[in-house]
Amino acid sequence: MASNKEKKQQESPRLTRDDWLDAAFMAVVDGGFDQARVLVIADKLGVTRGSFYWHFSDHADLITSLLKRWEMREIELDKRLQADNTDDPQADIERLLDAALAHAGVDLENIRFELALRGLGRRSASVATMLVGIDAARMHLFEQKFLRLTGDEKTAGELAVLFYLVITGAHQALSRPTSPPQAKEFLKGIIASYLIHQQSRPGTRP
Amino acid sequence: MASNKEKKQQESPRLTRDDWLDAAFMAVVDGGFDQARVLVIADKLGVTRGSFYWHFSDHADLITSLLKRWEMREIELDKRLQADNTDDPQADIERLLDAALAHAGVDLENIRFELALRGLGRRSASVATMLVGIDAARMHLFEQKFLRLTGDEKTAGELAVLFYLVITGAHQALSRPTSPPQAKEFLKGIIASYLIHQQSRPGTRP
DNA sequence: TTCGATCAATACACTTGTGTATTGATTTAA
DNA sequence: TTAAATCAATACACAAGTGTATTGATCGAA
Repeated sequence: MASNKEKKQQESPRLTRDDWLDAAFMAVVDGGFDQARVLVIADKLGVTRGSFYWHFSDHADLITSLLKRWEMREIELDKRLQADNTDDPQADIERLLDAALAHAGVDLENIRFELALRGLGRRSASVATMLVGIDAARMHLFEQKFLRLTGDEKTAGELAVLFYLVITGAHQALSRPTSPPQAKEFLKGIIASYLIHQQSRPGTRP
Repeated sequence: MASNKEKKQQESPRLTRDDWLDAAFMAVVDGGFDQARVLVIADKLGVTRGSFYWHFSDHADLITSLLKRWEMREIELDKRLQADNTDDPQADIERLLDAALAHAGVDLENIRFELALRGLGRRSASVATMLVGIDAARMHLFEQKFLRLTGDEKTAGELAVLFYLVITGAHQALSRPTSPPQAKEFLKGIIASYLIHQQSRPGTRP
């Protein structure tokens, strides 16, 4: 078996820094950060490491760039979701749930990347700090959404915590290679039923 | 800096296979399976690799033994929890929640090990299969407990799913080095309030 | 067209990790 | 006490990974 240098090579023989980041992202998705080695990624891109050390100063440069890019995109996503409010708070949270599980359409890759990232955060203080920031932003987002639904700050806070836990758990469940395609809809149904539909604003109850 | 060969050495200069498994366990807890290297563990134990290759045939032997030991202990724990029924199903589930978060007292180590294991399961088919088995057993346990609480199979199944998701999410949250000590009680309170106390058997409602 | 800038390949030195074979030291039991 | 069994150290070969320095190829603009 030769190295898999088919796709990228013939369409654009020269690589950009972003091409390397994309390949590194997929390497993390497949094998975690420990498996995102320069040599392996180079082979996957169909080049030697000579290219890598032109685009990056060293391996740490690759990883930190990858993390920064992920963080920026997460912050962007958070902004979009923050602004995504209609006059139907229940539907808003359902879309939020959808985004949290489907993760803006890119699905499994992002979920697996984030799980690997949380693994890294368990042994890197700087990564842990970044994740704390991202989680705080998400938590704030959840609280706002649930406040519009329930009208009560305490309940909204508790539901936001539950929502966070449930989403994180669902990520684990959905990240398995054996996870069936309908699993996402199944989980969404249960989560929506217990955490969203049962929790409408007191005055709005039928 | 010399290698840290203080504790174990003076109290028992000869090592057993289990000593190596314990050290490997801690290595996984600290750095994941990719960091559980023979050389590193040997150094942590204060010996050279000469000892390792007497107790184990190779690195794979160490890992598979570690996984089998974990699996056996999980099955044992499942049996104990299965038999832990009183006439108060609500209290039973609260103890279950306690066990799931405190993980039989060993706490953080087990949680972090399992998270690392799930990471490994994302790239090893055999590990994934093992985890599917463990999860199925846990799911069955949850369903039984909730059936005793609600008396309704459908509701019990849904609550079991939610319970599984929430527990898994809580493991992520609690696995952080920065997670405060009171976090566990905080999460337990919210989970119990929404998933256990609100869901009593219809005929039993006050 | 040609010349500098950009990107990739190659060769080298170094580190870290595995695994084997052999030797050495300590228990344990006869 | 001695001899075998048990455990650990050492030395070697090998593979895989990083990083540097140099050379080679190709693209773009003057």
